[in-house]
Amino acid sequence: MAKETSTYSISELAKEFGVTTRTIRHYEDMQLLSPERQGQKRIYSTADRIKLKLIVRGKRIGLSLQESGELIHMYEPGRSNVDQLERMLEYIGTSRQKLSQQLRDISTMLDELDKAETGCKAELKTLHNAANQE
Amino acid sequence: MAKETSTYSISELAKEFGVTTRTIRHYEDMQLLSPERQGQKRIYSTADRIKLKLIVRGKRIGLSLQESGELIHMYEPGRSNVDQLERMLEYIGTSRQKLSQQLRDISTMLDELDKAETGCKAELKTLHNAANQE
DNA sequence: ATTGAAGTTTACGTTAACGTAAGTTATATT
DNA sequence: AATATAACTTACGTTAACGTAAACTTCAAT
Repeated sequence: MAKETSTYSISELAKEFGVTTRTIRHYEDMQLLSPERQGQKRIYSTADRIKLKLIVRGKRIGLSLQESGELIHMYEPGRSNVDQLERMLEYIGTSRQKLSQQLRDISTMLDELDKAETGCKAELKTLHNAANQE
Repeated sequence: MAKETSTYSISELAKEFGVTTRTIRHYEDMQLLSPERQGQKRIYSTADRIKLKLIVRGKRIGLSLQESGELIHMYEPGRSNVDQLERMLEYIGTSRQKLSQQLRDISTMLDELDKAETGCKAELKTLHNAANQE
């Protein structure tokens, strides 16, 4: 197994995830990323890349940067004492509840879209027939 | 079947959906609602209530008011010409794609939460054993 | 008659999540 | 050596989605 030693420039990551470099720097300002430096230049590790991936995914489902930050924090090392771990379990629990609610909401919406689509198509057929009959 | 004739005051809806009256008025400013009036007072119909429900649900899954507005607009009457209907079908399609992506994202996150939880519990057990052994 | 509760309008304030611009530095290429 | 490219910092600007405050109006109850 080869060790993952790849690094990325800010623009590489920006391109890969479809965001601007400004956005990535912003995430650093918000403490969600903390890349190494070579002089002034930011050097992103594969770990950084994964964090960014989490953030972007989080955004797609409507998480705030704060929330993504908390999730990311969970995946970090683990100077874990019992207290920490228990709070983490609690956090995981409430996160799961929120996400489950979202799943339900989305399913409902998809159902409604299906209905709307069906109705829509029916109407189109009606109009179509009417047109062919005139 | 009794006709639905119920109406609601702004504070009733606010309480039901856990938002402020300011928020509801804001949705009106944004053209998402347009309740009747009795003098100055806003009178909300069951249709208005459903719209509000859609908005609130939309918010939970990270939709902007704009997006919720577009969805709501879809459910409205239907002075529907072919063109309208076809654009609507298209909109339904892209909406479904986004929602499906969200479903995947959320499933992934739930999976990761499961893993995190498992790891967390394992660690707790370890610590627990260590404590009982000293 | 007055007080209180719920409603209204107007308007400025706030937070999150970047956008945008200006000026600087470093590296590589012609 | 000059220029282009990618990076950097600093800082002000912008949009969405309300919050908050101030100053009415209505209506019912004391």
